Amino acid sequence: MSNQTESSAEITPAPAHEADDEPIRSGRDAEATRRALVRAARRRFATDGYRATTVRQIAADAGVNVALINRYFVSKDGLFEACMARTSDELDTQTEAPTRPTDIDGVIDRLIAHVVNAPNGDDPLQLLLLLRSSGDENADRIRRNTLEHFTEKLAAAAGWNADDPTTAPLLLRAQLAIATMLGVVMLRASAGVEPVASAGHDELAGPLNQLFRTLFEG
Amino acid sequence: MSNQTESSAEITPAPAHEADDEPIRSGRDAEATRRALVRAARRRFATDGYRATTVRQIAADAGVNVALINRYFVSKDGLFEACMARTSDELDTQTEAPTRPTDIDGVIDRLIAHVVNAPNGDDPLQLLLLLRSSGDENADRIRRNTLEHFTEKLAAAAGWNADDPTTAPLLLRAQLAIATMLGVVMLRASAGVEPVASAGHDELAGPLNQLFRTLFEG
DNA sequence: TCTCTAAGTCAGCGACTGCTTACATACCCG
DNA sequence: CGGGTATGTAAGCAGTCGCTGACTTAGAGA
Repeated sequence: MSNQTESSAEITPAPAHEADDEPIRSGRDAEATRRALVRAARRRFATDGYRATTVRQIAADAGVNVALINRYFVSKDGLFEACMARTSDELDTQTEAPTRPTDIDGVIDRLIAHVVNAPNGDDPLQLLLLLRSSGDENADRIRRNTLEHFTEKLAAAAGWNADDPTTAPLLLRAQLAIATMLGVVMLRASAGVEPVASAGHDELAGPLNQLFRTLFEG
Repeated sequence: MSNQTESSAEITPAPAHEADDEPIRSGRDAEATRRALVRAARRRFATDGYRATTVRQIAADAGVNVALINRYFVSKDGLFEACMARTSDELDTQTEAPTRPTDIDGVIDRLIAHVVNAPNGDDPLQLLLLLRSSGDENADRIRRNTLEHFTEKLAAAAGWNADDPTTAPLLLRAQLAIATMLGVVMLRASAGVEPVASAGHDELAGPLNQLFRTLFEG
């Protein structure tokens, strides 16, 4: 690799211009443009990281002029913040409160599904956005809040109660589960380490189930 | 954050010019200079990532002229590769073969120690170097090899045998343990998420021990 | 049809990037 | 002491970065 002339696609081969559900971008629609930018940015930021992603790449992926990033999101940081906020929202709605107060089984199943294949159409790589930092204070705050909120939801499903100090250890255990989840996604996607990289749902579900169950019930 | 004028210290406040064991850099010592550069670079790369780290930062941290990076390591990529190789070596010697073929207890203890406080003087953050990519093919190969070698060592301690296919699942389980380890370090150091961020050895050792034991013996 | 505004385009600035080149200095050996 | 080489320094080049301001164009309301 000579100089910093890597141009594009450090790890991933470029998202092929977005083949999502968005109906052909025709004409002038500010809201659609914003959405296209966020979608392209999330992918890039999650896979390549903040600094390695250039606004020109994002704009190209979204099929949009570069200057519009600054028009709609003020700055690259602003766009990153929007991405973080959206990931936060999605994670919140996807992990809606379990039907029963302590329905750890269903939650564990959903966790595993998240690692192997995200419930929405998108890949688990999006989760890695939670580990990326832009150095922007506000975005970092959103990220931390998201992770802590996720922790509490998970812990609650396992019986954690904010008013009952004896259940406090469940918080830490929930975070260990999250750490495992994120670690596995990292090893699979980012590092491509075998054999976990090419392991399917069936191979992963067993050990992960056992692991999570021990964490919450053992 | 205006423009890209962040100069230095995105996440970390700068390593304060290295207060390590290295005896005062006096005069001209190529080997010492090389070591100083690698030490400073490892810290930066591990905490801030490859792209966010500039060669000028590294040189300043090491108290050395920027041009020497190119003299001794050819390029920024070359320096990164040297960092990766050194991390690979350290991890290899630190996790030397257990006394007995299947001495999983001792290995688990060492894993936990790695997460909370690395055995050598350096912080666990160094582990994150294993998750960083520069886009350089060679460095990525070293990284993948290191992780897979680490996997096999860990699995071997749990009874894995390359010649016995029935022990193959232990490889995957060892990698789940590694994923957990890396994930916890991420959450603690990089994201600073509570409560795991400020949890001490005693609070973490229990659940982690239980988790690893389940993974290998359950 | 005309007009006004929102949406999108374009060229380029200043800052910073990794790296090179030409030069200065300290150390070793005869 | 005097060269010769290894080590370190200073200045700057070419390229990329995020971002800006002036511009054009599409589309809805009168």
